[in-house]
Amino acid sequence: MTVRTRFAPSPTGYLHVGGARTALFSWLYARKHGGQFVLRIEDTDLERSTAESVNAILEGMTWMGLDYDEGPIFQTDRFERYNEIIQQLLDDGHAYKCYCSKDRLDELRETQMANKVKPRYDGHCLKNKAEDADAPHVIRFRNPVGGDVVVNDLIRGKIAFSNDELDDLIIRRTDGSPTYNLTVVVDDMDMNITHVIRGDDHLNNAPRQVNILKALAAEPPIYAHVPMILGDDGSRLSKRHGAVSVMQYREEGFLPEALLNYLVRLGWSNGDQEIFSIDEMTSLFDIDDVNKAPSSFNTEKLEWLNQHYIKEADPEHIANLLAPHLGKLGIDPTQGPDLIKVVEAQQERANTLVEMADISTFFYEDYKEFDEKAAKKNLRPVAAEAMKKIREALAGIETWSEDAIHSAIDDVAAALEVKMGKVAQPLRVAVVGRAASPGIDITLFLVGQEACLRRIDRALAYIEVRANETAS
RNA sequence: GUCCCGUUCAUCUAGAGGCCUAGGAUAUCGCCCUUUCACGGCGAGUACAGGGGUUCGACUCCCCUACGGGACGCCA
Repeated sequence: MTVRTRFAPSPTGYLHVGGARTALFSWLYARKHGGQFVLRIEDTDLERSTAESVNAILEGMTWMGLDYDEGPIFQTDRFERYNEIIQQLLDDGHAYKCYCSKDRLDELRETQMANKVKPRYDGHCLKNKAEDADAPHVIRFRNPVGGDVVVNDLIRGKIAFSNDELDDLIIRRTDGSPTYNLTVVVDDMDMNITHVIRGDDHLNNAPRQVNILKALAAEPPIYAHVPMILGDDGSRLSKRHGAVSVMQYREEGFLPEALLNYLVRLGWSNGDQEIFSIDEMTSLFDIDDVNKAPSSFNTEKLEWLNQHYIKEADPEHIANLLAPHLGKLGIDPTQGPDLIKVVEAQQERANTLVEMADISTFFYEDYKEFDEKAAKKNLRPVAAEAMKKIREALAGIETWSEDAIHSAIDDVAAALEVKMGKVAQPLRVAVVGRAASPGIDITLFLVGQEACLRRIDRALAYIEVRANETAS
């Protein structure tokens, strides 16, 4: 048996991390077993499905590298097939027409809730024949009465549901469109899906689907309901928790490999291992090892992984990804030092590409103003002498190189009989405008001789103003 | 309310009856390295929801309670 899994999102929004993880698990499972992975768009809700959402989902899948062997298959293209099955169900007595108004159903629901019972359809139209068979109606699946339905779940084991808890669900709306529980069953059956891996918000749908499958004399697939992802506060993940859209993580400077690695470890583990390449995930992943309990999304750990992958990546690759982020800050990285060199200098210092762009602007343009704290601490009148000396030394360098810069700083420190830090730190603030930067040599080198001298002059002017202020 | 699922450090998790004085990772806090910030190294604190069983022995098995989540749509 060839393993066939699917990811079946409804196009009513962007691809969020919960869906992305489900997709990842399904994808990994198919890849691990040399099977196929199908992408199916569940767009039967004509009102809420949008083309933008379809694009957003496709874009997210592509960015994450979750390629599919079949699809995207759109359910709206398969209405004919669903109707065929519905007719079959009707003919076999497994379904019936229901003419109940929404008002009646709402009322029914309310009374049931008030009586503290589970809201269910009361089978009114099964007992009473309508006078006009062609009047507007929906079609309901006739759920078996009595007995249990057993859902065999790879993650949770056998779960029994009493048929009496289930009601006769609508499989076709008044407008003629089929509903989720019907389409999912027909598709999984037609597409020979062997393993249905999905969020456990679908766990309660499973028994209904098994019943429909039985009515169709079809074998149910193997189910695996993965627990949901919660926000960092333990509540259901929502926009309120920050980025939940996969594409937003890209915008915020995350690498897909970091997100993938983070997601695979959410609810799944392989001993103590934290870092997984795609190949490792593929070979090690197993549904059996997925946890039953829901987990909370923790951005800090994602950031750690992101930093890890930024650190490990090829600088050129990072440079390509970083360029657009610099662009957003109004910087053209082709005008200035080699971006790859900048990346090499910053690689260990950023959690995200956005952060890296932010701490790299001074390589390309003069800072707007000094970081107040850093200036206050380092650009003091006592630093003026060293600053002047170092300016002179730097100005005298003929071939601008890290070595030459290093020697210049060394010499000044030696001449003044102070530690290197006494010279380097004020110099750093003078050149980059803030307290932190990569090593002083590489920083000055990449900033360039001319810009360095210009900025040192600016710092000296700042110190002078300050000295006068203190004096008066 | 009814049904379903779940519960190990703040967070992600290891743990398949004795290996557990419960391990790792992130975060936090120290120390070291150091020209800053990072990186790296070393170290610290923090958890088996509670109560009953079963057993020579329970984080591991069973039951109850509490808490959390999900479902109850002419949404998926």
